[in-house]
Amino acid sequence: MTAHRPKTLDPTTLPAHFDASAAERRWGALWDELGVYRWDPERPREDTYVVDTPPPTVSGSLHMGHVFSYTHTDVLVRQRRMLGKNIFYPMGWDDNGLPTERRVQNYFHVRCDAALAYDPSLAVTQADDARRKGERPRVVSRRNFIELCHTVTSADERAFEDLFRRIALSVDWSQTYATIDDNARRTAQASFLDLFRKGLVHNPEAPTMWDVDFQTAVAQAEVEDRPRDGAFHHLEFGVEGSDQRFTIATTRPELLAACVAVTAHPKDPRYQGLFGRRAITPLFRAPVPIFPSELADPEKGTGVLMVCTFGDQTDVHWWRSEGLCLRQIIGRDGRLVPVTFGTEAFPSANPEAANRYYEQLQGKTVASAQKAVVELLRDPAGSATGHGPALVQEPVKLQHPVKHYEKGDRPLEFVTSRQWFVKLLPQRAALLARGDQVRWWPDFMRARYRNWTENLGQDWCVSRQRYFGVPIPVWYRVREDGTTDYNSVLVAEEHTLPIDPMSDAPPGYAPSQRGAPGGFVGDPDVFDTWFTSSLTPQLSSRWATDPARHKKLFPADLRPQSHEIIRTWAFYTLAKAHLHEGTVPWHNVAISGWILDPDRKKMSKSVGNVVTPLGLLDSFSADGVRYWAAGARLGADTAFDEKVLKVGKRLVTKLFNAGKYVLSQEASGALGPEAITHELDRAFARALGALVGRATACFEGYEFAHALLETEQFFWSQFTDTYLELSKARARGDHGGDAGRRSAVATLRLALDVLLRLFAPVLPYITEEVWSWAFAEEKGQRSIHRAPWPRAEDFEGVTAPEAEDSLEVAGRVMAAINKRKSEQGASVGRVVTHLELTVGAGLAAGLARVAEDVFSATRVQSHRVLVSDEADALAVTSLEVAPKEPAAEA
RNA sequence: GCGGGCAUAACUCAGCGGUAGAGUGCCACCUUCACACGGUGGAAGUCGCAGGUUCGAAUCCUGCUGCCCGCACCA
Repeated sequence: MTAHRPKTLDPTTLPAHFDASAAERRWGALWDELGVYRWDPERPREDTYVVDTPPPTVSGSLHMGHVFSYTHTDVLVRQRRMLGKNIFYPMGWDDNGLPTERRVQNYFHVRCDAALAYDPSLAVTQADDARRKGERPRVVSRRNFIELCHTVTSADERAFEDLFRRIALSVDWSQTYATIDDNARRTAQASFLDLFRKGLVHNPEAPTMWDVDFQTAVAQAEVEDRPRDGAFHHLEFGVEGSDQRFTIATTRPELLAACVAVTAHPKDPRYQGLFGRRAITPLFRAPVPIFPSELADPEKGTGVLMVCTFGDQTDVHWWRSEGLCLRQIIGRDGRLVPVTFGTEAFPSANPEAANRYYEQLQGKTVASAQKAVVELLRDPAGSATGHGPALVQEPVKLQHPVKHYEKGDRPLEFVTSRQWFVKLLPQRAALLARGDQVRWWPDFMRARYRNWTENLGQDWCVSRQRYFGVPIPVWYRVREDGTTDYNSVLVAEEHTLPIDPMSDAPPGYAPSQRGAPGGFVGDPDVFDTWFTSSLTPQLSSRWATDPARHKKLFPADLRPQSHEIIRTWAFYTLAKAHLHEGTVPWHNVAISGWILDPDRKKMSKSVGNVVTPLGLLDSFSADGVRYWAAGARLGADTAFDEKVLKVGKRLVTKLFNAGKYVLSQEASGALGPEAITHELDRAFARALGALVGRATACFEGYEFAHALLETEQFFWSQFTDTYLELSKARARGDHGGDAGRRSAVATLRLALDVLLRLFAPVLPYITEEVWSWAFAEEKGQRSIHRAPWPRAEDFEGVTAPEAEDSLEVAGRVMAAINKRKSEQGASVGRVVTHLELTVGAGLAAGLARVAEDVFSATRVQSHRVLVSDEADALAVTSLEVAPKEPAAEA
């Protein structure tokens, strides 16, 4: 660092109060101008610290949860930047997906049809209410729809960027991406092609979890259990060729027509005679096989159950393992599709009756079909056995967990359709190992990942029947008879990416061959948004287009995220890096907790307990808000408490005032560490050096909250309350001579310099403000955020104190005197004409080293120290205060 | 059912084997020349419960209770 002449401030040139919002504008502009947060592509990988920033969903609202977790990342990043790291801290926008689709549909009153051709001259405007009600939505092509999505999301992105800039995220704003931009589409499609070539994806026709409202397939990770009211319906089945009968229990009687088998536990004595025979279903009189299965629980229901295609995951399992037939009666819209009994697919002992019953069900939703079928089952004529109604007793109500799409309202159905899957099940062990190769902060979050990965039940379904997403870059050959051969997949060529198979033709085909016999059709589906989001490290590293850059930025160092998306974002990102490059995508995962409302409920939009950040930023300043966020440990859920913001704001003010005081102290000569010669100052410098060590260790362990706590405690109690008061008289020149004064001022400056840098990651604005008054010029570093993190070299040349406890002794004696003054109703500033102290011998010796500072700070004019036998004694035996001074003359 | 986290002063949180801590709030006092967005002092807790290990436990172990979360179950 270049040594400049110390600059002394004239405090009258500074404002009386800190104007936070003006400072926020001023320093934000300077950081941009100086490029303080810019990544330097020339520096080597080992100097670089790469962040895989979470791209926020831009169609969502801004809330304190964003401020909270993004501040955590920023604090870690800023400290590492000060350690000299070349920071790569990009920002992404997650605009791909359903939330944006919904917003665009409403905003422009449009619907998407992937089959339509792109209209380059399409012009739509925001739909007003009349049009919204009156007209049909305008149908637009997928490419047009995507363009509209861009229009809407670019406005949302600005709102997020404004907030993120205001809270001073030290993002390199020249490194931004969106999960639907060209690079993202190219990268996601390249990812698919790589998996395709490696044989890691396939597109079977298979039962898949399906949301009947959004009408799309969904993956296991997007499914959540919700408790739902249901009922056991006891239905009597017959046995083919006998008068035997048995009763199954089901919560889904509406699937009776889809019944393909009956099963019970092989050891269940009640059903021993049935295995290998065929059961006859009520109403539809379908003969279905009865087979034993270990998966049937004799304790549940009646111990015997019907297998349908498909009521749940276990049905899918049995369908596969037993080679059962497929009777899909639930359509993609969640209604019962038309079927005909008496056919090969739907056999019946009485087709006429079966069709008559089924006619009353088809076209109905699952819920109303259930009501209707229960009524039919009450009719004795529908019995499979002739023993009265098939519904043998009234339904027994129960509550049971039912799978729902996380964004949906109605239960998921299993619908057979052709979908693309990434084969993850064979990778389970490898993915568990990858999870152990990254460090989780806090470590217990690893258990969440392990839990999920161990229980992975399905391959990853990555195709979605939606519009605003990345198209799957494949076509299928059309046979000469005009039907599509989905097993004949034509994939895009890498150099043509990104492509849209609905408007681009596959290699070797002419656009005119679309849909023609011998031609091709494009896959109309898009990828699961996680298919793209799981590539965020590769999006920012430009994996698809810039191998040299990718090598410098991948794997990343830090993935910050929240814990509810460990099973999705963290899991899929690990999976992609593993499948593509056989590596981890990052070395560290930092998991932020949740913000809870004062009733300890999670803050969420749906609950309506969300606190929005903008008002709080106005009231408590960005630094104050950051102080609150940085005070929470990683992984710990924290109740939102405005009091903490208030404390942050107070800390900012105190720094402003302390800075003003320190920099306005004058002394002659050089003010480097070698000027620190006085015992009190040396002891203080020693304590400060110890603080630096502790704070640095905290940051190494991702414990920024603890580093802040330690720094704040030291600043407040050791620095402003103790050292600053004890050294005041000497800094003013009241005693100690030039050397004493110089020593005090040098210490004050060292303290301010070091403390500002320790606070800088958390409080970027106030620290920059105070830094700018003198240190920016003196140290030749215009921004504190590029200044080096405090270290041992800052203290080189300071001689060790004679006694380790000099600061503590001085502080204790000062406190004892102040306490006595307070008890006598005198102000701390009152002059003490005579003081008598009784102290232990050790303390007396210690006090002697700092006596002048202590008695000047407490304004003691004369004193006597009595030595007590008690080693640790410290008592003010008598204290006489001077009469109150008359008000200062004008 | 399996797994994880949390439980410390009225509130928000530190402490995680050696005599209970901070800030806020509360009470009293103090215009003290960086700061009343301040200062000084004070009151305030059988550290969820019950056992155990230890010379010594808020801290380690076991069990329990409460709150929160993940996974599974879903006939």
